[in-house]
Amino acid sequence: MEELTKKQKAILDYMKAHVSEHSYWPSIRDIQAKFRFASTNAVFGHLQALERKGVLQRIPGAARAYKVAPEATVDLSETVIRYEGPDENSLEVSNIPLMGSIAAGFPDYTESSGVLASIQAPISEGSRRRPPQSFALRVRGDSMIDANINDGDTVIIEPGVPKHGDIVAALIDGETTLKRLIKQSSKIYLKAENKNYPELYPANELVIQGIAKSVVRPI
Amino acid sequence: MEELTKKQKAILDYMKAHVSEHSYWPSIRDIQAKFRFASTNAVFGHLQALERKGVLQRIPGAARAYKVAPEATVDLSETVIRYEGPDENSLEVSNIPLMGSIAAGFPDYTESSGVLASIQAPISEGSRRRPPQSFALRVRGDSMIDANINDGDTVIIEPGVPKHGDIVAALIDGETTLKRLIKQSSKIYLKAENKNYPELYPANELVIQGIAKSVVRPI
DNA sequence: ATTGACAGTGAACAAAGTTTCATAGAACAT
DNA sequence: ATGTTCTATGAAACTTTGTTCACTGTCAAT
Repeated sequence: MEELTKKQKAILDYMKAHVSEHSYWPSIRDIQAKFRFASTNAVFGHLQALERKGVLQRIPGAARAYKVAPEATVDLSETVIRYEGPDENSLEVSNIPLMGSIAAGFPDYTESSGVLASIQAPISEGSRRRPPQSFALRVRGDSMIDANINDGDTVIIEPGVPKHGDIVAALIDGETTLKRLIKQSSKIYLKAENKNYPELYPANELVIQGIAKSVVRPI
Repeated sequence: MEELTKKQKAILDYMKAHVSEHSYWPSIRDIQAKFRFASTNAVFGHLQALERKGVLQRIPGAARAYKVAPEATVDLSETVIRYEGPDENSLEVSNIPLMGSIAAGFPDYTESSGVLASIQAPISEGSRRRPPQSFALRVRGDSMIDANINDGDTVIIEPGVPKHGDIVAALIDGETTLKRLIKQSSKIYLKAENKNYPELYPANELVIQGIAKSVVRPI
């Protein structure tokens, strides 16, 4: 995953802040004014870049309509293995949005079965401590069946810094995939839990969307 | 606060649901399509009414830009369970409360920690259809392991009339147990899904709390 | 030197979206 | 009977907004 440039990150941050403050997205011209661009096309280019890098989705033709990837860019070289787990005694199944299908790359709610629906929470940083913004992803495919996560299941993802051995939702080539995170001699790998797919995916730069905390399986 | 008419409330609910699902507001034409209006002006009038009644704020001229009054605010960090009933236009929301723990084990596996929390009241009492009052129960014991429901899992229960083969939460001797419901020649049995346990519990009088719809398993 | 990615200007277009105008039936209270 | 409010149609005007095209400059790597 490519890194965001400073300006791209600034624009993305501004957009998120705008949503947080106003409850609706800024227009391209709003962004233009904010950053003192002389042309809307400057913004346009940045938005294209943000979309290409997988952190923003635009809805073509629609005004003030965006989705942001529920990601937290994690620098895995930092060894901050601190995790505040969810309160084990109070599992709240209610506060979990279904973000979409996990191989689909982007939140898309068309297939929501009506069991859990959906919120994409605009990420508002800068606020003080807040609970981790969990979300749910529907699993497609069989790459994790040895971890007892099957096609059609829904996994609950929590943002956070993953440890070795955690099952994580990671953005690979713009697609969200579910893999086990392997740290081996200062290298990072992603591993499918299916003996038919034995390979490790080397991963230098990763966008971790979060750590899989639980599986929801329809009966 | 003036009362909202049914249609006004439906439109407001739809807008909130749209934000929840897509992370951006619907356009007037989106609403028009949803409610099958022949004119955008129908929507326009409703939006004016919503604004006059103080539950919605429009940003004049701006596309897909609204704010909702605090009473009508959708907490974007909170998720809703959506029930899609026959009335498409009135969306109901409710949360799933965690009711307590359930005994999936043998009858002598009793350690009643069965303090059940109170169920949440239905949200919109004025409507005809009410959403099923789902709730969650933590599983204790191993009587359902052959159905892949294990100790520590959480099951989502929905009230309703169970069919043959459904896994139900039933009250037996004052304790909630999880069993598969078997209807055999006009008789009713409850069956543990563990081959080490006796197969059938005859049940003449049953209190069914609901049908297990999904399992949540921590990773 | 040249290529290619990145960042930007400036102008213009077309679609999307909001708003206004004219009109009308139904329900309801005066 | 009569006016008012609510709801709705249908068409049109108008603004906002996303998108495209042509062009310029910078910086780093080939």
